[in-house]
Amino acid sequence: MIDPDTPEARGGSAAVPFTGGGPGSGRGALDQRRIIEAAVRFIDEHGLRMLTMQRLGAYLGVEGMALYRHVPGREALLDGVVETVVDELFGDPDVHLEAHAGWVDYLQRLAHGLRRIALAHPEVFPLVATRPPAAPWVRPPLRSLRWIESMLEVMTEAGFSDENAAAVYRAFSSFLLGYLLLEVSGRGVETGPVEEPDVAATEDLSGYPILQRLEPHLSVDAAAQDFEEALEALLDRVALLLPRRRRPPRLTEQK
Amino acid sequence: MIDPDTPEARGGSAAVPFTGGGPGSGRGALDQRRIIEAAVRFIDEHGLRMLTMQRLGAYLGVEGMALYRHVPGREALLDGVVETVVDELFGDPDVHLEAHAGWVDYLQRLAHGLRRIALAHPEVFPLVATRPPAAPWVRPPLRSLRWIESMLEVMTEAGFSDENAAAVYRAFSSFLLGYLLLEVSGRGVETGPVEEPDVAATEDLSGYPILQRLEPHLSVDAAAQDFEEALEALLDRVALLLPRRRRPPRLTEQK
DNA sequence: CCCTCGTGTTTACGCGATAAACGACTCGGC
DNA sequence: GCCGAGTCGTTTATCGCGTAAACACGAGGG
Repeated sequence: MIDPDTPEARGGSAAVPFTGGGPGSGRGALDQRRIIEAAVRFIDEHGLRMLTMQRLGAYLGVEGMALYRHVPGREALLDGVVETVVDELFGDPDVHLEAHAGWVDYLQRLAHGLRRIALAHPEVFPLVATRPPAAPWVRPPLRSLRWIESMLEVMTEAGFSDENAAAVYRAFSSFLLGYLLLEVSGRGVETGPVEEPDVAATEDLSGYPILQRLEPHLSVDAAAQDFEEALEALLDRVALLLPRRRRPPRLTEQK
Repeated sequence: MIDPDTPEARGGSAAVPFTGGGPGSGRGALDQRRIIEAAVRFIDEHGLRMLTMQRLGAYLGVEGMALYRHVPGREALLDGVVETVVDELFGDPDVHLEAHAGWVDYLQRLAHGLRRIALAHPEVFPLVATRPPAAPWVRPPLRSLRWIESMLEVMTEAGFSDENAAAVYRAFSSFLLGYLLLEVSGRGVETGPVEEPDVAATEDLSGYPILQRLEPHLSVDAAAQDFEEALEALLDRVALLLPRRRRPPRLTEQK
């Protein structure tokens, strides 16, 4: 009984012809792109909780360990997933963040585009919203420096001061990410675990001049202040639902 | 070799005198309350990711499996954690949701109270905000029926129609949970995994008459609509940061 | 004194991530 | 043509997790 075991199903492409309902049958070598895209589809279909290395392997017609040849580990894989999904927005013709008509239009497109992503990949979105961003000092963490830069550019060109542009960024991304995170998590989705801030990630900021310039404004922690303002705005908005007679006085001045 | 093993360190209270930095040394029988409170402290100190049954056991000076005598499982334990933390708000003298001066004051206290919880237990808060609520059809999911009932009561008494009260509930809890979830997750906290909706959980609604009455209004999925409104409100608010001259026209009518 | 119950402990299993060793195909140079 | 070095997928193994099941000890009632 020296080696009677499975003389077949070893090495090379001897493995299963196909394994799941997935795209496993379409063989062709693995590579990082392929794996990440499969992961996105897998998460969309089965949810983040079901994503394990072995299951993803099977989904690709391969043993789980094979994936480690192409991605450093599960966390890195998820980073790739986030990036892939985020990049969808840039390819979206409906958004085309360049060809906009004014900042209001721009922000609306951005918001709707992001919401479309959230609804298209609800199981992935929590990762997008909560994973530590490339530049950890930007708070809240829109995950793409390109987005941030683009948005800041539009806002400053529209006449917002640096400080106000940063404030708008904070208010807007807080609202957007918070709202969508909650909307998605209300649809039976679970928000996934996250790795640690990964300190050494102070990425290369060349190529993002505005972001660099606004760093001092962006890295302030104005959470308390922003919270108060957003809350007051909300309360004022709520008050409009009452008949004029019973309405309390506004909390925010109109200048 | 029938039973020569460890004649000591068995059964009863033979176990470690103390095991972690935790309250392990304070012996006294386990019970559900004790375990849950320890879990809250443990999560506050070490983060949700570090909470495992064995570690929590060690923290209490006991083997992990001992916990299963008092708690049906990990998920149930987390439910208990959420409930405990949520209940802190009701004991909070600063909030005292009963003795308020008008609905604006009420909502402000509620918001600040909830934010205080979020900041006091940042590692726990994601559970509070994303765990399936007791009444799964209420969307978004404030985790405490008492809160919801209390809020709806205040709003309807203040003169809001049923429909508007529900709309306020949605807007308010969306804002609050979304904002805080994001704020907390930006502070290096990870949002935890969640179990499935757990279908059979259609809880007993007697005792929550208003909630019952507003069920039709609360269970509508107005996410898209609410999103648009909140977005427009935000954009209007942003516009106020510009000098009057460059300001675009308002998106929302002022009635 | 023994039986039984309550409570904590041990053992055991399945599954997850992942390190390490393995085996088979694939070339570039000779 | 052959060979030695990648390259890539597979196996095996380790460790930690949640939890079921069997176990052991102390207390209390016959």
